[in-house]
Parts: sequence; structure tokens; C-alpha cells
Amino acid sequence: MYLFIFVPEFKQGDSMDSKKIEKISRAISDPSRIQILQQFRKKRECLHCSEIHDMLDLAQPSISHHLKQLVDADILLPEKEGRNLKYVLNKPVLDEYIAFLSSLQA
Amino acid sequence: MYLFIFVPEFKQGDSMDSKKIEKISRAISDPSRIQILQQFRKKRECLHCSEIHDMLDLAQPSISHHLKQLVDADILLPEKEGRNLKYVLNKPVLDEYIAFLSSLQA
DNA sequence: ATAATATATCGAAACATTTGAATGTTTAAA
DNA sequence: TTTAAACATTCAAATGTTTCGATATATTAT
Repeated sequence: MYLFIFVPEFKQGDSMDSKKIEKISRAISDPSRIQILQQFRKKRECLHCSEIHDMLDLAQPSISHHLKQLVDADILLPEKEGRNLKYVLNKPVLDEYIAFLSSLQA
Repeated sequence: MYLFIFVPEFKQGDSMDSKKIEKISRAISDPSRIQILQQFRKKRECLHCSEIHDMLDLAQPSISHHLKQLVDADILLPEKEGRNLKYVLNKPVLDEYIAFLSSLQA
């Protein structure tokens, strides 16, 4: 599969800066957060906070913490719906992260 | 700018398990280790331990520690050359990791 | 064998992350 | 406007990570 992606202000040598790569990697480096991300394979559009609470045997503040990591890393985009929250994958950022990884290889 | 990048197919059969995704992500989530990986964009083939020592202002045990993280995560493959060590990128594993990431998106 | 070089391991200090109880904030319904 | 539900923040304990000095191991040259 090939991806034809637009990368704003891509400069040869540094696509995403290292700090952002670090933050994204760290966000993905946790079992609960990986489980959250994997739900997007089943449920393509968005995830509601309550669904995440159902699937992760963790207290509410812990889930809030994990979602914050993913949002701060810009992998998930939060959307308010009244007093509920839903999240969508930030595909451009994921693509940039993938582009960084593939740029390491010849 | 546009990037036309190859994204390996994600197959249900040989998908990486979450533990491995976690380990790889954690290995990448450090500034020094990202710097090591970025050297593969310049120097395509392999990296010698001594070059890493030169570019990372860290004590030798710290560098040894970081390289261990990358090797344990299976991102780098160590090759002994007498009393020296060199490292090559494990491209199949990087591809699997990329495949996992792209499988999250529709 | 001995010395020198390259790398690994141990141990401890400093620092960061994860977790949940308690509590705060925001929004909507009654 | 009181109440309830959804989510965030604070704090502290437990745990994990990073760093380096000291030391160990392995390889090669003398």
C-alpha cells in the first residue's frame, strides 16, 4: 500500500521535529493507550469516553490521564458533545509519524 | 510538500502484538535514541558504537543502556566485529510497526 | 601473559510515569 | 436552582527510567 500524503513545510532532513516524535512515541508506549488506539480498527469514526471507560479496567482519573497523553501528543482530537467527549484519530499526524519512521530506512 | 511513501500491508496473521508495539514505542520515546535512529538517514548501512559515542554527549554506560533498549525492542540488530560492535536497522520490524500504525486508520 | 581497547553490568541518585482517592468544574436535566 | 452525570485536576504512593561512577568481561595487540 502506498500513501500519498501532504506534509506541510517538510524540510529535507527533519520532517517532524524530534520532540514531537518523542512525545508521540511515549504516548503510544503504554498498554492502556495502545488498547484505546486499537479500538479505531473496529470503530472507524470516533470513540466516546464512556466506551473507553467500559473497555479499560481503570479508575476514571487514570483514563482521563491516558486520554490526555494521546491528546497532548496530537494523536487524538477531542470533540465536545454537551457534557460528553468523543475522540477522533488525527490521521495527518499519524501519517507524519509514519513518514518519519519510513525516512529512517533507505 | 508531498511524500509518496510505501506502507506495508497489515495482515491479521503476522500482526505485532501489543507488548511489542509498546516496547518499540518506548524505545523510540527518548531524545538520545531518536538521535541515534536519525543517523540512519545520513549513514544508510550501519552505525558503529564509537560514532554514537561521538555524537551523544553521554557517558559510555548510558549509551550502552540506550543501545540495549533499541536492540531489545528489535529495532536495531547488533553485529560483532572483533571487539567492536555495529548496528543495522531492522527494517522488517520497522515495517511491521508502521503497518500497525497504518492499520489504525481507515 | 600483559596491557590496552571496546562494551556490558551493577548500584545508587535523580527524575518521570502510573494509579486512584478526594475534590473541582462544567453541562444538562428536573 | 438544585441535582446528577461527565470529565478534569490535585496529591501522594508505588513503580519505572535515566544517568554515571565503579567495576567486570571480552577481544586484540604486544
